[in-house]
Amino acid sequence: MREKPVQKQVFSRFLKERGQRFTKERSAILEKTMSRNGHFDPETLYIEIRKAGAKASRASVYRTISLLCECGLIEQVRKTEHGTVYERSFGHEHHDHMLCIGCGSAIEFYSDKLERLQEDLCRQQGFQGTTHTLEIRGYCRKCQKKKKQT
Amino acid sequence: MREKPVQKQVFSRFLKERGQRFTKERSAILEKTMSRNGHFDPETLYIEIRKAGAKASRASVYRTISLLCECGLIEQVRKTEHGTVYERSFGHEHHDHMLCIGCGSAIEFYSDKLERLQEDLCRQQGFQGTTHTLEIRGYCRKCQKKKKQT
DNA sequence: ATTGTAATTGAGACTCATTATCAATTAAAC
DNA sequence: GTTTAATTGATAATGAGTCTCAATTACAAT
Ligand SMILES: [Mn+2]
Ligand SMILES: [Mn+2]
Ligand SMILES: [Zn+2]
Ligand SMILES: [Zn+2]
Repeated sequence: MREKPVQKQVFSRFLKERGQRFTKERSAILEKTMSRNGHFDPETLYIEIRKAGAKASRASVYRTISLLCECGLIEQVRKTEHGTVYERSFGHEHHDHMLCIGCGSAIEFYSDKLERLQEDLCRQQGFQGTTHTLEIRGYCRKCQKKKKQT
Repeated sequence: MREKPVQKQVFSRFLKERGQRFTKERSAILEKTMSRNGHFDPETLYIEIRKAGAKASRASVYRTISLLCECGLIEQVRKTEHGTVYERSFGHEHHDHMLCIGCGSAIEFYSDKLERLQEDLCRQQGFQGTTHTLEIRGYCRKCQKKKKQT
């Protein structure tokens, strides 16, 4: 006898509070996003859902992604020229990214020092910070080697 | 007797090196971007240029913005749902941003401590960082007061 | 100055991510 | 079950940004 996963509870409560419904489409989309590990974009998610045999239109994928953001289960990572990138935030502590310009890979990192420093800086400016995004672009180990070989 | 502004030299040299031409359209766009102070997007720039009576098509604005980025006179600040935001980087030292979710205003700030910490973090990960973007979202002083009043 | 040539321009077509429309379907409260 | 408002999905629409290509223009060599 298996428990209903916590994410489903979170999402269905969130929906109920707003007088919205927990449909099979939303359920399928929730599952796929929660089972995913890395970063993803709506189109990829949509294709994966279709492959998995579940039924949900592109429109519903977009609509549900918005809802999942609003209720905090996923988060926007960044906007690129090819669209918006998201990641699961449920059970995935806050972190920032190093992005390789060579191969596109992403390193996730976290630094308490960095977080505290940002709080200091906000205080200095009288700014009430709530969220932030730090993206460091450059070259990962592999791509550094490749560059040297050339 | 006035000197040719340095930015013009930079841009025309950059173009010459690549066998490209310093046309009046590019000149007009360069001037507008260099005289601007805050952040801007291509469409706004285009409209301002038209108002100023200069002649340059939207296509040329987009094309020239790319060139100005490549040669380092301007920089992409961020991508939003309404398009890409740029700022002059020539004569404008590196800084990061606090962005008010209430009114959209941006505070520019710089911290040596923050820059050094990022270098440390890159070292720790074996990552060769070259650029970064830090955006702190929250509420500016004014918008904090407004919230309290409600 | 004239000419030759390759770069540039701009109007409009096009792309592609995302959103809006709306008739048909369905969750869920009674 | 009936009722009713929320949801869905096919498709149209939007909008930022890019591409096309014929006409124009910068520029350098004569
Ligand atoms: Mn991540
Ligand atoms: Mn700035
Ligand atoms: Zn890499
Ligand atoms: Zn504000």
